[in-house]
Amino acid sequence: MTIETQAAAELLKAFSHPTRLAILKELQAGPKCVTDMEELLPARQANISQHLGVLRHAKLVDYAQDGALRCYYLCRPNLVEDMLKLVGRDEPIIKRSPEEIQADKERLAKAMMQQVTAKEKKPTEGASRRKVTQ
Amino acid sequence: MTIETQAAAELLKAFSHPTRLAILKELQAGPKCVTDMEELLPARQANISQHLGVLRHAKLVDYAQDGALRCYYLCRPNLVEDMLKLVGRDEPIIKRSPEEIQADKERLAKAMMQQVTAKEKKPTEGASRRKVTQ
DNA sequence: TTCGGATATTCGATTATTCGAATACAATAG
DNA sequence: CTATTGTATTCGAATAATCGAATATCCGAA
Repeated sequence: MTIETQAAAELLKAFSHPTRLAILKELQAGPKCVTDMEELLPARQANISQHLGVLRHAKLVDYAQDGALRCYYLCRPNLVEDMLKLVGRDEPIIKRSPEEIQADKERLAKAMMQQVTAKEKKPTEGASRRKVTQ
Repeated sequence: MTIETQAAAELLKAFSHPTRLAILKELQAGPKCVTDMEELLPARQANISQHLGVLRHAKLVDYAQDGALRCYYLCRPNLVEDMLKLVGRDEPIIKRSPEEIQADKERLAKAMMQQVTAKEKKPTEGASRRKVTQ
């Protein structure tokens, strides 16, 4: 489990709340302060502020102070845009047959075997000790 | 808060755990059964099974039964691939000055104003009534 | 049929997330 | 200064996520 994986999971956690997604969507249209968002979202001021804290911590938003107001904006707009696009997309869900899977596993096993024999001259017992149902 | 936003947040929640990300990464290389993953991940069998349950519920993986084994595979491989790429990417974090933000808000306000005056005859109720800080 | 290996589920304890209420803080006007 | 408005933080309760241990199930072999 690498550090990058942990970081990626944390980033995704910041995204994975409906109110936070809604905030990000609003900010795509332009910078807004908390009061603006209060009118646009079904959430109270404190709660919006809390979610903004999470987004700020994840470095997805930042703010510029304008008098008493804090104008929030996306500080990684492309990441946010691509993420919102991605989760909105609907890829057809594929169903694979046991035979396809089997073929895939064999192909993978063969590739591994080749890699092993290329390095060492000894054809070692590979990763999958599965018997092949033919 | 739309239904799609809720669905998107749920999907993201399924992604947002390091072990689940690691599972998805492993499955990118090819189908695997739980025992295979046990060797590759720092997690116990029951826990991996639990995470696979979450991923299955999110329609990110499915399995094909092969005897006593269940061969798991990605059932939306492109979504997974793009997601893993996206969270791995590092976009530079931008910092915007109050002046830029101000300009942006004015531009947005102007666009809204124009939209309103253009529709003047059709009272399609709905937009915001925010005052613009000048 | 029983056995053993592979996987799933249930249970309970621990920790994390979420929300509203209340409060604190910060900037500006008067 | 005080009052007001905008925003953040703290606190506590409710809910949800997470994990390991134990157990259940499912399948193929003997």
